[in-house]
Amino acid sequence: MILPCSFFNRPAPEVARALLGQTLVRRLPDGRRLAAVITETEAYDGFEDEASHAHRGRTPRNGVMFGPPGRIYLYLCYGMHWMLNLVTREADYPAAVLLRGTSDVSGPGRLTRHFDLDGQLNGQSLGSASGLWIRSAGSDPGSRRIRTAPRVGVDYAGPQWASKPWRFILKGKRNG
DNA sequence: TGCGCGATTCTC
DNA sequence: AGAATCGCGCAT
Repeated sequence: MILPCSFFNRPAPEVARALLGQTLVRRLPDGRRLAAVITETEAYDGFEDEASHAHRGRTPRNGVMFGPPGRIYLYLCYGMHWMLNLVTREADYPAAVLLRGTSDVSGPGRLTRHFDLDGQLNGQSLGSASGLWIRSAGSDPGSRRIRTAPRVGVDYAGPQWASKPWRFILKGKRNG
């Protein structure tokens, strides 16, 4: 079953955790399909989250984070890597989940390269029209198969936010 | 209008 | 350890 946008209408850490074990599916322009199990995610939630792009308010770049749940937020990092995020929570509340890894790719930049994703899909919704969606596994991986960790590369945020365990990793899946 | 830097990755 | 590489966000 394909996850509906309503699946994303809840706090980002909750969605980040719930996405583990689900399958990311990509329909390429030439019709080919790529699919891989999501193994690593990170949550960014709210204005107060100092690690979030939205912490200093709405800007042209982060505007998609303020959109309705299930939107695709793609931004360029370090001038060369696209980061894939899925918007969570209701409209006007900025929150998103960064996809950091799947069963056959490690790292958010390599993930988007593998799935042929760039700014073209920024702002679109998950689904057939965009050619990107999530297929549900049906069963939830038990908490024993999930570990949490601080988010990567967010030392610029205050210690309270930099140390939050909002990175979620599925154990026992090949990562890379 | 200019400048520092980043939710990274690859090579040396 | 350092480079690659560029748009964004804030300061001027």
